[in-house]
Amino acid sequence: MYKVSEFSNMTGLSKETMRYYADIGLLEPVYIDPHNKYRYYDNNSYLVARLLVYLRRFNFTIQEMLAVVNDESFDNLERLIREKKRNLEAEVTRLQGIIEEMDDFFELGIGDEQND
Amino acid sequence: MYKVSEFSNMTGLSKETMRYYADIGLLEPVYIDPHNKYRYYDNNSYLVARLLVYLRRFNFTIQEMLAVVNDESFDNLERLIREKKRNLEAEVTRLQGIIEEMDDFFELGIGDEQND
DNA sequence: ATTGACCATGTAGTGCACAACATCGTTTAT
DNA sequence: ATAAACGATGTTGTGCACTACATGGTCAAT
Repeated sequence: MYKVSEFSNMTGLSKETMRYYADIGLLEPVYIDPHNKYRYYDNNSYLVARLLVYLRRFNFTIQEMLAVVNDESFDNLERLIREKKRNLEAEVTRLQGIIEEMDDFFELGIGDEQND
Repeated sequence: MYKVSEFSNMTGLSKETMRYYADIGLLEPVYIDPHNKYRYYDNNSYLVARLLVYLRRFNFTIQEMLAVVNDESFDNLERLIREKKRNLEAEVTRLQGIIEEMDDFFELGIGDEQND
């Protein structure tokens, strides 16, 4: 059982982020001391937290992460990641298109030619 | 001389965007009727607006666009676009790295192996 | 007993680039 | 003359995912 600071150091998620994730039901403490309300996390929390760190890097939104953790069997995880991967690939294509437009911009010198 | 609606249709920038750009000094009307405060744009405004539409697509922030238009000679335009291009290329690299991580994730099945 | 580190809660703020809304005056067409 | 369309201004809201701040209780070590 880990207190927030220790758990925060283990996962790389800030204490504030932990509170936020608890509030929205993304990763809730496994135990709350009824006396002082201290929130505790365990090794299973740690596995979930590691998953969330991955998903966050994968550009998952909070809603999407909720969809993952609310599906206890994690059946949809692979499907969602594949979908995200396609999104990222589309984004790469988009950015590459813009990069090409930049090259065109230099070649054609748009915007400063027939001025006035 | 064009009124906002006409100019908006010409440029693809919404009327609200035009007002916003005027407020922050990014693209101000060339003339304001002192009687009714109607704001007018001209052909030179149109060239600037076209440039802004490009820069926006190039992922320029408002601050960066301000830096461009505040440099009357546009001397820094090429330098800034090249810098933006490098940023975009770095972003493409980053996204491709994440895509690879996703593939690793599938191969290694991180996060769901030694559960409990 | 005291002090400093730790924890909790509630609320507000951040950044970006507008979009939306309410309210008012003006122009244009009939 | 009238009514729709257009324009202006000021203010608030949007989305996302936190971050920051103020305040107060609790714990650990001396």
